[in-house]
Amino acid sequence: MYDKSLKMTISEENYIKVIYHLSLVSPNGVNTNAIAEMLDTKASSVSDMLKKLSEKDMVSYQKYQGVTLTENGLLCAKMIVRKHRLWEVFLVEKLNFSWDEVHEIAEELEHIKSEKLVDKLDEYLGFPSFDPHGDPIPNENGEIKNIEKLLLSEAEFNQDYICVGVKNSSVEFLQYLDKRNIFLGVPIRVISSEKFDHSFTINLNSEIISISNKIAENLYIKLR
Amino acid sequence: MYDKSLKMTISEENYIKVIYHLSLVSPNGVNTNAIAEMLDTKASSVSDMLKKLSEKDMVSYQKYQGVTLTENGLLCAKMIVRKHRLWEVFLVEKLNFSWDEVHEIAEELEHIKSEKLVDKLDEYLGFPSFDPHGDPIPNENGEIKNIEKLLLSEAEFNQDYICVGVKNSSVEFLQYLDKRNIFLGVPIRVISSEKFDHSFTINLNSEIISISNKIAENLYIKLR
DNA sequence: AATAATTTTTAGACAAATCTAAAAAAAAGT
DNA sequence: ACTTTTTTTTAGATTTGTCTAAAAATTATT
Repeated sequence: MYDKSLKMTISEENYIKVIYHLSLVSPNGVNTNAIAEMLDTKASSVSDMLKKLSEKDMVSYQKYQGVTLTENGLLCAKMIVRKHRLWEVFLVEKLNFSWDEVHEIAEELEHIKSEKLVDKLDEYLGFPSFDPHGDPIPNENGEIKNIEKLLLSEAEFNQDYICVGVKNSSVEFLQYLDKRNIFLGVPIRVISSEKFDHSFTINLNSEIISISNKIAENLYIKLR
Repeated sequence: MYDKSLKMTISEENYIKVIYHLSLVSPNGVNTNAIAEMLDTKASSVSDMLKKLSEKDMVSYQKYQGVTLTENGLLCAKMIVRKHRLWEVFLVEKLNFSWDEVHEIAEELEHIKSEKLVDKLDEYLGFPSFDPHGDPIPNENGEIKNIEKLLLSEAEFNQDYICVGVKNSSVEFLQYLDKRNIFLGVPIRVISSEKFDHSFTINLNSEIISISNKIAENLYIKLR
């Protein structure tokens, strides 16, 4: 467990979380500007905060060289992500929110401190491994169960897949998926693709429909 | 509904909440020092904040004259109390926390903004009227259902009562009540009182026990 | 390799919420 | 009614997290 005596502010936690998400794409160091953009703030503010997080041993930071999470920072980030995703499950499964409504609320709930609360919530929800968008939920030790998933745009033709996640979880995309009757767990089979616009014709739950390339590049599927 | 466009900081909400609780005892104006003590801060900080809250039309404040909540402030306070108490019910009823553990966590949860979340939580919990300590939960309009309760120390002898609340909800008191098998809903009949130390002999759930005056002055009961 | 463009950091300022110390007002005691 | 005490407010400083503008370092371009 990381050093819990170091109490993190909400702002610090948000930085750690953003660095974590960016690290998954840029494991060799996250750029100041990228962090600033994600947090809707200025690069100068990020510089200041990185100095502070570095002193707390949450990030490893050399001026001008980008930043990576320390062991402390990584575990801290995973605990925030764990809380965020568990609360999302709670909101959808127990309070009947739809999957496009929960991110914003979970952004607040993820900063509630009590570790006992998180673990009891986890138990209450039946130790879920994935959140309502198909993203994995770290367990109490920060371990993440990953599945071999691929983008719908990379699927083989005439294979049986099921939808297991979304790459983009914006409200607009999720609501659009609702309209098209696309949800996690729905069976999908790719029938053909179109040279012209790279759209796809798919068999979705026994209905033949056409989906844009943009959709296909933001839907995760796995073999079933 | 009060002006929701006025976004309140957590600090402002904590002041409003404390002023609300103190107003119940001092309806003609709450003292600066009393607020400072409840919030574990200095009177000078309170003065500054009162100016700010007054500009936001949450309190009515004349220098040196004490402070009262405006209509806005009262509704805001009730919504915070509503959230606090609903989350306490959730923690006890759904996550199996004990009644002495929930106050601290609810202090954080009460600041989560989403109104939809509160109302859905309320529904999920079955629209409870009282929290785990017997305190009333304001409904979505801020209305509070009050019952005629009295302190055990004020009870008549040989009347049938049940325990309906605690006046003091400190961890120590609640844990002591657990040890003495005193909980909400338990039947109580006062048999006698002792001149010497003002202690009471009571029939608690068919057991004859003795309780101190301090306990009797912090337990609410009602006729059954 | 020199210059231009971009990225990042520093320096200085600001708002929010707090503090200490001192001043002002109100309340209490004689 | 006049002190004394208590309460409350003001003034000025501090911390956190932010900003703008300018300087410095890095990267890209010729």
